Amino acid sequence: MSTTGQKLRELREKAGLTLRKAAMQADIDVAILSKMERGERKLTKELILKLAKMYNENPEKLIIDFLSEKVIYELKDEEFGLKALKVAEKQIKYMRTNNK
Amino acid sequence: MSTTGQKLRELREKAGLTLRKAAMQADIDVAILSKMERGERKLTKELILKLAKMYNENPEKLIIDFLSEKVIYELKDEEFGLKALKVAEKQIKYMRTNNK
DNA sequence: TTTTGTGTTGACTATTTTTGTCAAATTTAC
DNA sequence: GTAAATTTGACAAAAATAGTCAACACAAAA
Repeated sequence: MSTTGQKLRELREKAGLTLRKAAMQADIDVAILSKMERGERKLTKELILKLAKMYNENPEKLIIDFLSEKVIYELKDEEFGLKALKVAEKQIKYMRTNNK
Repeated sequence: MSTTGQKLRELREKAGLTLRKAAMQADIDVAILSKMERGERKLTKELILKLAKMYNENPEKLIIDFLSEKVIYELKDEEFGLKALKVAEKQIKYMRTNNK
């Protein structure tokens, strides 16, 4: 399984951009982008959207992976992680049908 | 839906403990426990376990609710929140069967 | 009406985590 | 070997989190 950072790196390379150029265009420090692509710093939703646009990529899949990584990070070592996911899912579905 | 904090308050009252006594026994400041029960400060897993023990309550349900609240907090306003949950679930299941 | 018990609030400090910046070091491609 | 590209680590700045304390509000009891 490749991480969101890794996917962003692949997309950047496919778009023919160097780290420097991409970082400059996205208006962040090159060191930070380097670390983000390698999972050493946390990604943000805003940056992912910006990069997706730069790379002409539909952001949906990237965002979904990004969010699920955050969830996994919180639950991976939790004995009741899966049960918690089920409860969260039910709750969110409920919130969606009953607007809020 | 009542929050984990609210449940902890109910359990404390059922156990006949005042805020001050419970906080003292759990070795935290009374202000913090007050705020945690009312959702003004974040709960921690460790404290929940300690309180559950003090109140003679099985901690499983409390922990599951606590974890799911954290997940919901991250995803509630996300368009792709539910999809992210599905991905996370699949991933965690995979991790469990293939031991990491 | 004063005292006592209980919970709440806000101001303040301390600590930890996150974020940003930069330059040097390393790696890669030519 | 040189130049371009990436990685690394040290450091500072800023933000988020956690802990401490005293004062406040309220109700019930004395």
